[in-house]
Amino acid sequence: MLDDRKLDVLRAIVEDYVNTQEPVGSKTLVERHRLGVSSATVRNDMAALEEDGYIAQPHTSAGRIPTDKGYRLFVDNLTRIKPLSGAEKRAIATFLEGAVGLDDVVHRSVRLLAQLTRQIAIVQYPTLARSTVRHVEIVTLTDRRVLLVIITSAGRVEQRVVEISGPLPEELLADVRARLNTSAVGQRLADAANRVSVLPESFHVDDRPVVTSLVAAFAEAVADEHVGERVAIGGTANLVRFGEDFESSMRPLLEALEEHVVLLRLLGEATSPSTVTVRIGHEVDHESLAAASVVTTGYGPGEEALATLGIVGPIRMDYPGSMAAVHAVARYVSRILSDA
Amino acid sequence: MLDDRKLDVLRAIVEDYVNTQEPVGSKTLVERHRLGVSSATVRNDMAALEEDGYIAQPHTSAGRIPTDKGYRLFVDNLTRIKPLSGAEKRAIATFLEGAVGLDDVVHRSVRLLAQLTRQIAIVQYPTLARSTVRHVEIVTLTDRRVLLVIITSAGRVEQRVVEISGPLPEELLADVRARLNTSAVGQRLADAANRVSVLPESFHVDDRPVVTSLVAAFAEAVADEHVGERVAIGGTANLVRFGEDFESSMRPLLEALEEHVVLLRLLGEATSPSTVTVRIGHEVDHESLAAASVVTTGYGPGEEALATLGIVGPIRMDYPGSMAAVHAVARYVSRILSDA
DNA sequence: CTTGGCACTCGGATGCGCTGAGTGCCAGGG
DNA sequence: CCCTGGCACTCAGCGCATCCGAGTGCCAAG
Repeated sequence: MLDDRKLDVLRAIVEDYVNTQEPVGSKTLVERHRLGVSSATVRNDMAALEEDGYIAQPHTSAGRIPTDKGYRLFVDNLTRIKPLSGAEKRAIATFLEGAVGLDDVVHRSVRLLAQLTRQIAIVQYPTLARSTVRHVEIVTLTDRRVLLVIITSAGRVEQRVVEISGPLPEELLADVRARLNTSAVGQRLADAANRVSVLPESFHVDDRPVVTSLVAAFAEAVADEHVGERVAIGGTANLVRFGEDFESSMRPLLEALEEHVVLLRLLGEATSPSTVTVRIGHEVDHESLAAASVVTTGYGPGEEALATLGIVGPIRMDYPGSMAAVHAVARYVSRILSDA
Repeated sequence: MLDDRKLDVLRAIVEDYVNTQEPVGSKTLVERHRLGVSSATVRNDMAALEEDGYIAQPHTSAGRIPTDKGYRLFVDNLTRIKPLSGAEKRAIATFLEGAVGLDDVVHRSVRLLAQLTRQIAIVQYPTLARSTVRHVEIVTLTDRRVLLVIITSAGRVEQRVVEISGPLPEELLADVRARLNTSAVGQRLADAANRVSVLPESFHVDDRPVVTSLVAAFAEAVADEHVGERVAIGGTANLVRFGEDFESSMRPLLEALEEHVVLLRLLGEATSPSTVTVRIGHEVDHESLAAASVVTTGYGPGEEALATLGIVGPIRMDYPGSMAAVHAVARYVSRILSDA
């Protein structure tokens, strides 16, 4: 059904359309690409491609534009991730190298991705659930308030102010701190919460209320999805290049992008750092983003993915380029994280 | 020169223009407002106002729109901050009440401000420089790496990974931790850095390198402006309502908003929580924002302002409403912070 | 000083015809 | 059987002329 030349034509259409943003006709196509056949032949191929739903005409007597299905075929079969230039690689390396702390790494990654792809970039903070506890600290603030600080293996610091029923003597504090650490350090967060939950029993009856509050706060800090799954977003300026009709298309998009819950759904399940996921148009399960595509991949120290990062852009985007950038940034960030 | 009626006319023009976004003419003006005079009279007043530079016509035979100078007069003399509705007040209170930790407070404030004003909201994190040290913690990560955590009075946690030349024995660590805390706790950050800087001398010669690294990291964490002055931004979705011509006006605006340095300049010097600062059009000292206005105020526990928050919007904005919202949110945030 | 009246301006909406890129189809040739 | 040049047809976008009405400035009378 689809011989090689038809696939070539489809590829040419996608590439041209992504460049020019305009429907591409048979004549301009043969002019710009060395297809080796006449425009009439291309027209026939186009008719076939349209028949099969890979391309469409916005209106009669206009050029063709790729459909979602067409892009899908293009991404799956007609392109390999194109390697970044040396300059780009160096830019990534030096830009990320200077990062201080997890927050900084995430923010730099977002800006980097946005600049490289000229799309909207989204980076999820390393998920708490998969990382382990590195240290637990308790700090007295006032008589009735202590600050609980949890440091995770991803370098992330989670903090909670805890109200307690009465003053916490120094010795008890030291004891609780020590036991919390013995139980929790090295454990995955979920496991740590479990192990810690039995701690109050081992304390003197008088001390249990305080310890219980602390343990509860620990569990809450560790379990809380909303706090636990944060995302950074950047490159919103690039949004302007997306839509010409903007009351209809940009508004909901911008609104969606402010909802971090939506962003998390967009990023989806973390995949291994070596695979790049592409969702095109309707494949993105969010109505107001039906006119957008999402390119994501997982990242994290080692091979397992702690979190996801990626970009959102118009369906007509440079997929090979975006995929390459996402892939590269994920790799560099992963490396930085495993160093830290 | 400007009698009361002329001022009434100016006020009416500003209000109408803000509502309708269209140049307002003499006839529609007398229809919509009870000015008690005929359109011809209003026309004469308008001519006078234009003469003095408070209003202008986009083109001959069109209505008038306020100039920056006109808005300035309006804001200064023709309006008082209008009180928020009870419902709005309650919304603010409940929305901010549920916040957990400083990060959460800041993020909630941004969203709240954006929703209330339907503009772009900016909230600066409490500046480190003005807050004091509450606690310093040192955590061993590996033989050659420790994590330095500084908790400030504003509830903010600053962290730095420090490379050290060799392993740090437990007793030394405890000693350093204790002395760091004695020197720094309760001090303003800048002072703390100074006092801490002499610490290495009091240690045994062998231990000094390690202590010096830690002290340096402390100073860096405290001094670093870029890390120290962070801002959160939200409500970018409202940007769509700003400009009809958007390649020219929105693009630079969005770009400026991504530059946190620019945002900090926009927010400007923190003012007392009781005064609301309004900068209109050209008064905003950033070229790409010449078509925007900024409404800001300071906030912080107690009377002194730790940081600034505010909104950015089109010059034609509802100043009384925006000022009220900014004022109210700042007050509530301040209260929350002094509780925490 | 205010007001009704009047002539004038001009941006924006409406309507119309032309143009050219693009299409589908067909008959002839390798 | 597939490719190709040719041809008639379509139609979005443009340039241009026209019209409309909100808005203005000015003036003479109250």
